[in-house]
Amino acid sequence: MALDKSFEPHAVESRWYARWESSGWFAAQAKSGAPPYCIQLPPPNVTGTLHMGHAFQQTLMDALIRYRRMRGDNANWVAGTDHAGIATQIVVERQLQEQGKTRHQMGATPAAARENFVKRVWEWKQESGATITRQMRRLGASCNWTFADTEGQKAGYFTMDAKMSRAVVEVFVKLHEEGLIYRGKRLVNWDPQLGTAVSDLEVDSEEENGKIWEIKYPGEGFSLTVATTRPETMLGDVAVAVNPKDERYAAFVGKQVALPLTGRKIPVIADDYVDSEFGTGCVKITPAHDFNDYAVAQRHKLPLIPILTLEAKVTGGTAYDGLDRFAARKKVLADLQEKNLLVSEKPYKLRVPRSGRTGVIVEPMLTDQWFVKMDGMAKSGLDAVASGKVKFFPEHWTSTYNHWLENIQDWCISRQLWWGHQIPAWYDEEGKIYVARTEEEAVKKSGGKKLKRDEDVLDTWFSSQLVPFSSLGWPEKTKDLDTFLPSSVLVTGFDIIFFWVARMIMASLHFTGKVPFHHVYINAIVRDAEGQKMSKSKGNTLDPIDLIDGIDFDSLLKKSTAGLLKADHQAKIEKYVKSHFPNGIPSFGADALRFTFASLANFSRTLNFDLGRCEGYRNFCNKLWNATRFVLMNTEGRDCGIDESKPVELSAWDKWIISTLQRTEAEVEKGFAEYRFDNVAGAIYRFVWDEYCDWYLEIAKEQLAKGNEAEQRGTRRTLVRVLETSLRLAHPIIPFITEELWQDVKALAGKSGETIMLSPYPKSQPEKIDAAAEKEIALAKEVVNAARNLRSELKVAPKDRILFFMTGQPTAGTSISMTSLARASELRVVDSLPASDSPIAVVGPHRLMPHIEVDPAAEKERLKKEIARIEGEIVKARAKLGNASFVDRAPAKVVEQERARLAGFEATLAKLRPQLDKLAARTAA
RNA sequence: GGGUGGUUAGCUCAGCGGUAGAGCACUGCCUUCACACGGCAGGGGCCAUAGGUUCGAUCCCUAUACCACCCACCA
Repeated sequence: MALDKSFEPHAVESRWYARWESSGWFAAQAKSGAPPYCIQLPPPNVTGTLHMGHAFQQTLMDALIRYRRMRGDNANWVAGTDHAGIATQIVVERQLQEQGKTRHQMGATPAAARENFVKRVWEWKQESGATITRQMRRLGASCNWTFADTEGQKAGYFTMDAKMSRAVVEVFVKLHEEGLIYRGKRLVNWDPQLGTAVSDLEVDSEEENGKIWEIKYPGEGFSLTVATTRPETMLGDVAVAVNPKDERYAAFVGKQVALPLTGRKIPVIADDYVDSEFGTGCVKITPAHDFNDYAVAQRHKLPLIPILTLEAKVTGGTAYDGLDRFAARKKVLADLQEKNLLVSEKPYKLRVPRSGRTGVIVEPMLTDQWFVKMDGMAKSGLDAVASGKVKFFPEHWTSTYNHWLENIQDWCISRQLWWGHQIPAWYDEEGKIYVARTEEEAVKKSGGKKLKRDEDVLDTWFSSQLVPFSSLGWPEKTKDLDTFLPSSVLVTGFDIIFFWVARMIMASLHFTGKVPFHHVYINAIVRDAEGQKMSKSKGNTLDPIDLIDGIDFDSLLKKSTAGLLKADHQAKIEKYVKSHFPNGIPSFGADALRFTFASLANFSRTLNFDLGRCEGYRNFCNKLWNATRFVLMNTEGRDCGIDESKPVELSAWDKWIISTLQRTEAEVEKGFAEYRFDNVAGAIYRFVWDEYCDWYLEIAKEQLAKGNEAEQRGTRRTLVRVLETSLRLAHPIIPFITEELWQDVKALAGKSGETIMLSPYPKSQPEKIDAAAEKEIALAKEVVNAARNLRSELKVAPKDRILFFMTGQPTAGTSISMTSLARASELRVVDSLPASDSPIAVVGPHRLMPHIEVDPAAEKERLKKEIARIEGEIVKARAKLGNASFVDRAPAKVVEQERARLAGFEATLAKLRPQLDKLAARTAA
């Protein structure tokens, strides 16, 4: 079959993915004795779309899984999607909002509203749930889609499907039985917009410009001035605290002050928490709405006075009741001002805690919540990494992990949401708690009482942390659990080391006694080409699908600015798009995108995505395509010496490319073992382009044209075999193009099989490393390079063939490359070079001279420059060798190398100098 | 306040105790029968700064500067 002149990815990609999947080739190949290799996909949000971060990490996972599958491992890439409690609920609530509705208006009773809302979310999930898995398919991800696929949608598990939910309940009940889950009234981070508690991790504190106020609290015969950034919370103050060592205030400790605006009397207390140096040295204590104050109040047995409702409106029987917290602040300040109690107002930079999801300011709120005790599990989590059972790549992430676990707080797992796993706890009328797997079981436990179920749901991460074993069938004792737990490697971003990685390690150890995975590869964060974070508001996001398919400028602009209403913002984004993508984005294809990701996957923590490189790797795909085209043109229908029925003769160049291939294979193997995908991609790139295409194919042309039959067979066999192996070698990174080309090449190379993805992965064969051939070709390349350099400097037109004189007997490898690559009309071997003004190159044992008329003046200049360069090198080398301590202490090998270098330079110089003298004498005369 | 990573060619990044590398960009020549998404040749770097270890440092150590990011309760 004749190939097109250039590689067009589209048709190839869709055709092959469908074939791979429908053939069941992604499923784990349960061969007897094959070592298991398992990767758990970090389950994407079921209603999400693929972004660059996904595409990056999935490319790496796919490369690993394809590599191990080809190596014959029992490879299983377990996939699934996450119900993503808060995120998904927000999306659906926004849809309702557009219709002017809230979730509470979804039914006549609260229960009906909830039921209808949850139904609505399920519908949305059915609708949009396929998007991200479809996009993953575009990328070529060879997930085992039918594994743990209880919903029959070929998307793996869903964290809220029946099987996964059962594991969640089981874990909750067990932890409760063990006393590791408890319920209690605690101060928690509260998102007033969502109306739910969130965990510490879901709160982001950033420095913002705010104000700090000083307020006077009058006492009997004295007054204290406190500093605060949140004046409205004074309504809930229960004390003013000073440092016990602060002499300024020692006399007032134990006395009372009147809380302004309410007149309530509160004590002055002494506590170490107060820093005398900061502000006035007096701190108002609001235990119901501040974590520090809460701790102080506990120490001093002070009451808690909540003054905010769950919607963050003032309550508690003051004149401020019903005001929003920010409105209350304004009024409190105005009233203080009026009463002359406001001492000062200054600008102040403070860290504002905001909810990660909604961005609203989080309010510490005293509520009933469920918690998981973390200290014991944290200890085993630390041990697992310290003992090396779990290893981080790059290693330095270990300290981040350790630091968090060493300072871990109990985990608030209850969320006041409707979308998620409802907590399996029931209450009787007295409020007694019954935790059970089912309502029947709870009723039984209670002795037949009428019970009401806890309305809260669990934090999404509570179910995600179980994935490594729940996806394998736990709590059943399944064969899959035996085989695939621990999985081999987890590939994920550093941003979820705490949320997910650490919790999986703890949960897995606790419930299965095994670590969830052996290796954790922390991938870099994808940034734009300038190293800026990709974000919608900057307009610098890239859609991986656009990189695969291409997108024109107008569509890209429309997409980038869609939904952003502010005009100045829109202008900013337009500017960005115009300056970066004036012509839109061309179609690169999935292979090029994947190759780019692999090439940029070093151990640094950021990946600056460079379109230029993506284009370069698209060119690489095209190069591979055309190299194959060339090979097919020269081998199809001809004897490639595969059956070995006829004699086959291999040249030094043939042996050299085979030898180099072995080294490349070894490099690739090392790269995969170390998760250095950049090295894998680099090795493949250099071998295919620099060695195979730039050198070997060119030589092959000559060998095919001039060789005898056995030599031609040898060349054809080498061409085909090396190409076929290269395709297999590259398949894990660029699966589509390699599959397509392999179909045409396999038979010529004597291979069979339906698909490249199940063909064996190339393994370096040390016996095929041929040092002699490598040495011979290294010299041949040097001679060719010298000849090309001479031609270029002498401005010989590329098409012109010229005669070269050379001293020393050339090898066959050198001879053939001179007449082909250096376009010599003839390589004439002489004992001494003829007298000429022509420049001479010294290469190893040879001296090389083109037979050509040269301009003596120009040649003189060239010689002078060259001599100066060599003299410089000689000075450096002599100095080094003249240094006694270098000769004495440096390894003999290094000294020897230096001597050889010097000798080489001196020999060259000895040839060049007379040459220059001669020219100088002539031009002078 | 604590911690982590980075600083190498115009840009994005490799390298790493013993002659500085790649891709893109740039310059010159070439529409040569696989490929102009190409070929050949070339220009461009006191490897952030200052000390130290070493026969020898871009590489190891110690400081400093700058840039990122993470963690932390100073009102």
